This record gives sequence, structure tokens and C-alpha cells, in this order.
Amino acid sequence: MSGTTLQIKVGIQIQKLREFKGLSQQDLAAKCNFEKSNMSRLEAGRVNPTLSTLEKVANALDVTLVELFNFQE
Amino acid sequence: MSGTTLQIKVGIQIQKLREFKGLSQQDLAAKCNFEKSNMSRLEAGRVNPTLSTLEKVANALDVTLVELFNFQE
DNA sequence: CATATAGTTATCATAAATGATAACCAAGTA
DNA sequence: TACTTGGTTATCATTTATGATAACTATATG
Repeated sequence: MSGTTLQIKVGIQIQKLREFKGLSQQDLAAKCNFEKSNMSRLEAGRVNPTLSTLEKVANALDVTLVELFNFQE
Repeated sequence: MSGTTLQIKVGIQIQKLREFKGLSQQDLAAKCNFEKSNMSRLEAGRVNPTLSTLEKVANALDVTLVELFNFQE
């Protein structure tokens, strides 16, 4: 994937929530049971994530799925 | 994919919104530019949809992405 | 200096979504 | 009866996400 607008927005939102919680990509990735490189890819909006990936991240961040989409239009 | 709880909930939510708009699976699939068989698969929760698929469906239903997740917990 | 931490990027194998086609079932209808 | 509409299921090829590893940059810190 080349990085659509939505992917990038969601990635930035994940990054914001992660930093707000004081977590490193490494920390968050570990909570999701995947590697930090994949978290970097996700936050950069370089992939088109599946529902299950978004769910894992929301759970790890202790937020609802919907909060991953609460960005300014 | 075997059909997780979340996938199934999202599928049911899509079905509800679709029926509320008076559309057939065929109609909605056409608006998304894919086949009715794939819409059936999606509504049944038999796949783990990507963000872009969810975005296409939300656009076709004329709702926000968030509304696809507004189901009862 | 060396070392550790945080993040990025490239690459790969494997699993799975997507997109499409066709066959099928049920219910309605002429 | 035949025909249409709405939906399901199986199957396939192709694309891509996922999961992992390694190399790399930059910053901080002993």
C-alpha cells in the first residue's frame, strides 16, 4: 500500500494516543504481540490495517476502537 | 478467517445500516465496486476486513466510519 | 569513546483479504 | 411452470497484510 489519507490519519492518531500514554513503539508493539518495526509501519500509514490489527492496538492502548478514528476532518 | 466476535458485530452493523437505507447486498456491493458475493462474506463476518474496505462501505452507505462500530456492547 | 534506547527501512515467507466467477437456494410473481 | 430477485457458498488467482529479522540513523548517557 502506498499510504492513503485515511491510513495516515489513523496512524497519526495511534501515535498521539501512544505518546499520551507514555509508551514507546516498542512498548505498544509488545502489548500487541508484534514487532516494533510493524508498529512503525502502522503509525506511518504505510499499510492498510485489518480490523483485527486495529482492535489489538485499541486494546493495548486501553481505548475503544472508535477513538482511533477521532481525528479532525 | 474464522469469524471473530468483532467481525461478526461489524458485519451485522453493516447489514442493519444497509437495510435501513433500503439497499440490497447487490446495490451496496455495486456502490463499493465489488461483487455481491463479497458483500455477503463481509456481512457474515467471515473475513477480517481492511480499513479501506470499511471505508468504501461507510462511504457507500453514506455514514461515517465510526457508525460501523456503533453497536451495543 | 561505547552502550542503550527509540524509531525507520528493507526484505522475506506465510497467511489471508480482495476481486471475480459460477452454482446454488428460497421466495415471490407472471 | 418459468423467471426474477436476494442472498449464500465454494473456488480460484492475485494482491497485500502480517510477523519476523536485520541493518541502519539519531539521540542520550555512562
